[in-house]
Amino acid sequence: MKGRLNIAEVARLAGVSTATVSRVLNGQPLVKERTRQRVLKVINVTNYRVNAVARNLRRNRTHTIGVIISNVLSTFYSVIAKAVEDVALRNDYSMVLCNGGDEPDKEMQYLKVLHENRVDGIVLSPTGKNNEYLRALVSSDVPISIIDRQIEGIGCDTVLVNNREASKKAVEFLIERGYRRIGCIAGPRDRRTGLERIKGYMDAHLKRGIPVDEKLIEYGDFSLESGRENAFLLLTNNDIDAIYVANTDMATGAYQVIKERGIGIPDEIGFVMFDDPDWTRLVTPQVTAVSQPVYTIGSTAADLLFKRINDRRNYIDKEPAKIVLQAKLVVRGSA
Amino acid sequence: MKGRLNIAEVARLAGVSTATVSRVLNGQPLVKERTRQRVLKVINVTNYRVNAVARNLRRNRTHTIGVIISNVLSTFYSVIAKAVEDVALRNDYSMVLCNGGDEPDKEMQYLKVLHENRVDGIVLSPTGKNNEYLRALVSSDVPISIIDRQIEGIGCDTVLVNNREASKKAVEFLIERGYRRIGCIAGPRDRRTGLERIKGYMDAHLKRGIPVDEKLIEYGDFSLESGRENAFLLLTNNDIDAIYVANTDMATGAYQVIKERGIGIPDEIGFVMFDDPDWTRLVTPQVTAVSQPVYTIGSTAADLLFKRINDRRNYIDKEPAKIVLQAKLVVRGSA
DNA sequence: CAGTAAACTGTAAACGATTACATTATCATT
DNA sequence: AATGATAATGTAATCGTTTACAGTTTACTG
Repeated sequence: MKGRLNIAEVARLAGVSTATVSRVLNGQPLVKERTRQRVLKVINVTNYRVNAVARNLRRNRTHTIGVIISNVLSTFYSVIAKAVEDVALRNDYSMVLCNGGDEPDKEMQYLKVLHENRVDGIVLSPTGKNNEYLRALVSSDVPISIIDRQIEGIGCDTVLVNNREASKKAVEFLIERGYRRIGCIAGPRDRRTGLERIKGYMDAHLKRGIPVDEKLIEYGDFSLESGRENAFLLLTNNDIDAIYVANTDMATGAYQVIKERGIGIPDEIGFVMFDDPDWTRLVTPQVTAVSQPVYTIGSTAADLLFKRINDRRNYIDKEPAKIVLQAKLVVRGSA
Repeated sequence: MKGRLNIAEVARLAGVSTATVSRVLNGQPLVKERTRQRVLKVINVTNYRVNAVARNLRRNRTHTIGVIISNVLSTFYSVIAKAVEDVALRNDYSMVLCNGGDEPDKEMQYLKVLHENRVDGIVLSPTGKNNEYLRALVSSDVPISIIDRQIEGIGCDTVLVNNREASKKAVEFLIERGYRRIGCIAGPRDRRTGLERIKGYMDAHLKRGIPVDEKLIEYGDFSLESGRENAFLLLTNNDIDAIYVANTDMATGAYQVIKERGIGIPDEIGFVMFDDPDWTRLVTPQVTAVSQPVYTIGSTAADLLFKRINDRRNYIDKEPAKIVLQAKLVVRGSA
């Protein structure tokens, strides 16, 4: 293989022009069958593959979307990634996956990379700190679908979950069961999901006329480790009869601590969590949990994105969609 | 924004040539400070971002690697993905993630897409069915790092785990503890990991002089559902005193069934699994499991890849590396 | 101040495809 | 055989960069 293998080389070998090879590659009808066969043969023999970089440059389209999520390791986001990929595949698109890690700088960096690489669209679970750049992206015509957070004054389709109401229901359920001192391991106040779930916790108390004791709320960062630490704090300093944890990872940590201390669920302490990973059904008793339609969140966001991508003309300036999906409380034995 | 925003437009606005803008973009030293400032200002004001597609075409390098794994949803592969991404990031590379789903056709399709997009390298957990195409890729100079399976006659770096030995240790442990009729939920025989782990099961029996009863082995497909089905079969038709499951997902399913039937672990049945997901430490008793250095598998494969990418000259034709990492048995309370 | 080296900047040719437009082949019709 | 319509093919511009090379300033030396 001396001369590099490009469309010109294939054309030369087949004794035709580059235009004809291109037409064959793209399945255009205006090629005589005999010629087509000849070209295809050369392609097969040489193992030629079109250079998508050149094609993308010329076409001004990359057939690629970008996805920025916080963390592939969390079940929530890996399901989202899978959902988006499924939709992308169905649309003949590839996907570039980026772990934003909830760090604004990393998010910014990835946004720039995706922009530079001229992806045709982006699915984003945003930190909320790079809104100006997002605006610039949107106004330079890159459609963006946003997950899990609303960003004002920006023309992006948005897919949300009724975090606050679902959270409220979960805590109400605990109150109904007679629990009164409900410890809460909350997410960070500066993240929408964190904030909303805390508000739900308060809503429930308000509705039932039970005063909220601020000491029963500990704020974590959604990580397993912070779940452990805060469970430790709650169990040590307070006399609580139930514990409500605001996401999977912190719940995993908190559950570990409860187990390690040999505290009985639900006799000694009630346990309810937001999110519903596999293990909630493996432990005894099974865990009462708020289950989000995770896959649907991802696929819906991706569907909205492709509507804009495939229908650019009609969708430009179109009112952005805002879809709120419902999370539901699944009652099992832990409270 | 009328005229499109390219390097020529920036050059025009800054009153310089495209070459100069390019030099500024690439941080080359041969630009007078005053000119640099002028160009940077224009770039800032216009929000210009270099078109990486054009750049890649010209440079014949994409600064992107592809990763093909079976399934982002499985912890194993999402950790691999994270590891590879971390390494990529450290090398200033982006990553395209593909779910091969263990289907040869899908794998082939993705290999083609990655090839067409001229990724600079690929990390692959292969099905083993597309070896000819892999060979073609390698010979057209795309470095590939292979995970979890060895492919003969192909110049790829390979990262493996001592599946057979670790599996043997786990089963030996059961035998030592006095278990004699050890049911096994194995992986598919046509996948290397599946086969190796079964061989380990047999090795252990052989070593201890215990005959292998073929009826105690059920072959699944590594999915949760098949774990359930096969656990059901084993528990119904046989009189087993322990159960050994060959991966996370099947173990999850099998564990569910055992719990549902109210069978006591470890009194009524011993339970040991290959892989060590979070939940092994959440259930009571904690599960004895074979723990693989998953992150290291991914990062090692990626490191090898980047060695080749960054050092193309020296590595071409270099003897491919083969690294075997050690999985270890972690003894807890389930057997 | 001329001469020269060094620093800076510009021109234009790649990279590998697509595609508007021009050109040539084919074939039925008269 | 000439005509015209249509099908098939080719030519060359284009997408937005980078970079070899050439050309221009600048700064310094004697």
